Amino acid sequence: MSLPEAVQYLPHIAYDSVIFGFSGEKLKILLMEYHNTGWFALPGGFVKINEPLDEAVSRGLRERTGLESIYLEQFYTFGSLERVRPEAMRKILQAQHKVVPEKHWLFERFISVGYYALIDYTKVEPQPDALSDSIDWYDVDAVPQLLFDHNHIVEKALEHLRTHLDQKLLSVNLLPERFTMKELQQVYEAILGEKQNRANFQRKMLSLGILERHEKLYSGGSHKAPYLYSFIVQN
Amino acid sequence: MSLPEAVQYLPHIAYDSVIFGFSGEKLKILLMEYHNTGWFALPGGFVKINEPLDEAVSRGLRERTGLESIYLEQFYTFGSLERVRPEAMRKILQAQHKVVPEKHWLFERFISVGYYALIDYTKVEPQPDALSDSIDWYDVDAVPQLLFDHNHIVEKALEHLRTHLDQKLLSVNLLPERFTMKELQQVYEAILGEKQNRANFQRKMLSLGILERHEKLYSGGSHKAPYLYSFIVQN
DNA sequence: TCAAAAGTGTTCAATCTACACCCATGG
DNA sequence: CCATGGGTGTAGATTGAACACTTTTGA
Repeated sequence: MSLPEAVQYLPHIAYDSVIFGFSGEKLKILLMEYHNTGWFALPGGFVKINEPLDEAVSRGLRERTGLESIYLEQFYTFGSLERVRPEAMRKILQAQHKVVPEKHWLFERFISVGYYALIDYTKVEPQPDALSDSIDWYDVDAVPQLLFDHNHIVEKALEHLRTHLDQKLLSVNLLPERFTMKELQQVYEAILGEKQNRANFQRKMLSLGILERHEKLYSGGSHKAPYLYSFIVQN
Repeated sequence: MSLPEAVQYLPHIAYDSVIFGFSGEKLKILLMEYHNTGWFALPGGFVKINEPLDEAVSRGLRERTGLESIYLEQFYTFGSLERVRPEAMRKILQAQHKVVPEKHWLFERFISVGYYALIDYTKVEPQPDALSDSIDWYDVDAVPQLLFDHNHIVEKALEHLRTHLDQKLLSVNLLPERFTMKELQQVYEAILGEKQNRANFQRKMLSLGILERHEKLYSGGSHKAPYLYSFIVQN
């Protein structure tokens, strides 16, 4: 894998993605660690000259997670000057390549479009890219210090996710195709960061009319078997 | 006024602004008409090399409306390929300048960040820029056909404005400093596109705790004088 | 037959909606 | 003293939160 070439990308434009996954208990996000620096950052990328923005983000996610057709939502575009940190970028390149030119397109200012994704944690084997030596899951309530304004970006993503949770059936990709009501509730609780009342949660979800009920799941537990549900995919 | 020079702006990045105003009855937006083409478009602009994105948009608005410190909200970033319409841009330049070079930075692809603003309709004398020969108010429910994807951008802005109306005290800049409850209600009705119940609207607004009541306004009408209100500006 | 988890019912309070009523004002 | 618009009161419906009760399952 080689470094990205300037010529094929739109200059000054990047995207950063906050990739949420659900472990069965906690909400997590994918973070990269750069070679030999101890620095963490969000996975991001650049947009090709003749590539739609949305497609660029999908491509990046595909490369890093191997997943096709995942839920993606754009939430904000970051364009302040505090974002500009050429020295940091220089150190990242230096940590990997002995010779770094005085000028490099990665040292320029970038305006970055923020996206978040919701994916099935269990289906992913995260792939590091050329600049990072590891990529891994971290609890959203224990995110380390990140480069640039990436902590701020994570905050904004979480806020957006929380306030739009009901309207869209966001949880689609955080769970397997079929799931129990308890699992769905755990997803909500992990995202909102607070316990929900079981009985009321069930009623509320069913009243939304977005769930289809299937046969019961005999879990082997010594208790009543729960129904399985799936989301009704509309148009 | 001269054409924008490529060198001072970030390439491939633009913003488009949907500027809402309230006439006392209807919600309106500002649209530009290009010289000798009959084409309409949203007012937009570019970001200088060392300028924060937000500041670039404020600057553009200041130049076009003369207003300082107005409510601005970023709502979406548009990056599809359907946006790219070099022929249209060429015609716009041709309509004004006899000689147009084969290549020009304005013919390149742009990713555009959408913002909307809420301003006091009565305080503005819209200023056309170098490319447009007029800029004027149009009813939101009678927007003409616009260039590029600008009709789509207006749709998105309206949708965002409607769904976030309660949370933020958005109406701040659509009305004069002090206003009656009836005026505020008219703003809401114009934005939401539906009548509100007078009594309940009053209670709801007061319960939000964001309004300060002032002395009564003796309007001269033969009826009870209404109170004046202003928004309480917090932190 | 017991414990645990799932599904459903019930109650009470808070909120929303519609409409009624009274008040201030100028003609 | 009447018409008009503004402010507040109230009954009924709707929604939401808390908690109780019943059912199913394997041990």
